[in-house]
Amino acid sequence: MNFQQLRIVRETVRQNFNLTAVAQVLFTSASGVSKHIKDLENELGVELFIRKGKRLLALSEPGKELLGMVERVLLDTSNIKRLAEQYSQRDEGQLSIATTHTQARYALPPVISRFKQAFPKVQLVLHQASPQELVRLLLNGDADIGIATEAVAAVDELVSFPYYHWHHSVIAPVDHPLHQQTLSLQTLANYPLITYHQGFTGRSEIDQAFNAAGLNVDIVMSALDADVIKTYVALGMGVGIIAAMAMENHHDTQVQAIKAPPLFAQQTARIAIHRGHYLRGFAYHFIQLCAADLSEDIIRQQLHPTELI
Amino acid sequence: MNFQQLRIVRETVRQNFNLTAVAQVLFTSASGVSKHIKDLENELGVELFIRKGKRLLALSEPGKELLGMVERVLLDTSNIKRLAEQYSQRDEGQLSIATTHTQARYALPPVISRFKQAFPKVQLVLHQASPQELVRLLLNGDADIGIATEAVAAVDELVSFPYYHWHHSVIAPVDHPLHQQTLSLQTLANYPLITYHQGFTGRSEIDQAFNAAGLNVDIVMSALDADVIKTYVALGMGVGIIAAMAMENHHDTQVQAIKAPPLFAQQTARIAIHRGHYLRGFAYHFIQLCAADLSEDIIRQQLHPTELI
DNA sequence: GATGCTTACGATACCCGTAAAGATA
DNA sequence: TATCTTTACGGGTATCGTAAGCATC
Repeated sequence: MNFQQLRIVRETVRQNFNLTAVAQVLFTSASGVSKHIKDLENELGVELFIRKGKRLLALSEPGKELLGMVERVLLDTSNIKRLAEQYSQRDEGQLSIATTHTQARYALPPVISRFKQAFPKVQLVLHQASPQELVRLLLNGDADIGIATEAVAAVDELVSFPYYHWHHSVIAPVDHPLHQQTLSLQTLANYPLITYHQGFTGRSEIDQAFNAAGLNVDIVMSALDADVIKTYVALGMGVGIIAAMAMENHHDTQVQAIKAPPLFAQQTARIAIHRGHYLRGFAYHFIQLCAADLSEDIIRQQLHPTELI
Repeated sequence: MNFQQLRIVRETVRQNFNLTAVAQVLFTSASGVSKHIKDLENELGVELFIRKGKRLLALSEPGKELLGMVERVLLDTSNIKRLAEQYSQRDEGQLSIATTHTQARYALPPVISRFKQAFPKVQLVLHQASPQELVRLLLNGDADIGIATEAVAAVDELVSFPYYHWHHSVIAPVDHPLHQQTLSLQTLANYPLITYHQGFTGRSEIDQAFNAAGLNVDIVMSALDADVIKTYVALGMGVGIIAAMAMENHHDTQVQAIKAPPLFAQQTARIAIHRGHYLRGFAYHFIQLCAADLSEDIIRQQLHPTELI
């Protein structure tokens, strides 16, 4: 048994049992992949995969049980490597952050610029992704930190902490009649609406609020990010509902937020980490730049619950 | 990085940084051990050991942190192997039980004979050991199950379950005057005593009881097991204090237990397992033969707390 | 016929152990 | 001096990739 064999087993599942794809992802040959799987199965005396002829179809029962252990081993070895980097190059290395457009565009810029000042040698990788993709990146170990409002709190394998709270704002062209009216869900429902895609930036909360009020709304368009939404609102296609911070500190001349108390429930952007993932020292600093009360100790306690010190 | 390197790191600590000993234990050459350590340190870019000249003295800071991860990796790989055996040879294999003399001699025989009937092909290895040694065997992965009254409950890395409760008995030669007296700590303290070694079979409870009563006692001899104690009690060297089950079902003609309510607090023999250690199916059966209410589900829950099913 | 898996085989790198030299107590 | 660690070096093995053959869709 060796690490390459374990990597291959894990990647075979991730690549839907296509060994050619596995070989490409792991930068090796298909023949080697094939042989490694055979060798491991021989050594363990168990068939890890269900086959149909030569093709692999799925994990066998023992294969399923094994996969969990394999993933733990590989998680630990990646932790070992990061731990070593932490000591060999304390303030150098890579920090990989997976986040949504909203956070990357409106919440993170000040954090990131302060972080870069503190750790100029750390290479920042910003994966922009959907909340679902972001979860996958964290679970695969391809990202150290995930930041999003959606999805992350519901995944057991992730630890997450509140980052900040925010509300949705309603925006309309500067000359729109809504600016003169008292804003309510009812009045809003009279206009065609433009807002986020399903699963993005609190969209579910918006739907729920209208549903609860028994209102049918006409969402003429949905987009991934506030910039796109603002563009189409400016064109007069409808009234926009976007995250409030997407309007702050911006001098949009064509559209304007409607001044009114929030119509939709408070949202919480969260910072998420894969349970058991070893974080470099500067990663803890990054998190503390986001939320000053999240100290390294507090995070570690949640991340590595079995550590007893 | 490979498994052999990790094994060597772990074993180096266990062998007090004597690489020659490491090589012997791992059945390889000292030169290989030396090179593997160098290679790993090079790859990680960190010195894992503190050296004085050529000799290794201790773990460095990163080495200490690394060790925990290394041990998890090796624990998981041994779990992988056992899991594979579980499927490839369901009712064959090895079950390694570490236990004290008292349990091996008086409590386990019926359990073991029933187990052997149920799993004739399983090779039973009975490590007889002191409670401290028993803990080490469990933590090293050299034993699957530990059974003892002492020590195991105090170790965080072990999960333990109550097996059965027992009391100490006072024994004396058949013609001893104590048989006619009312038994109390005071009367007992008038005689020279023979009992277990420190750290064995509830000895600490005995000391504590006399201390609490403000009594000074003359322990003329201490031994590891009840058989030895009984022998010297029969010779008239003193009054014995042994585990009650060491007198049951035995036709000792020269010594006899004194009929009286128990003088010392109740003791609990416990079944202990290393947290995270994968147990074969028959190991769960063994435990259930000891204590019928300890089902596989209940034990698994404690052993692998992170599993979410 | 296109894609995917396996076998054969040669080149390379890796791992191990012996022997000898160098450090340390 | 005895014990321990490291370096040098040779033999063996494992791993990898190319190429070709074969199965599957």
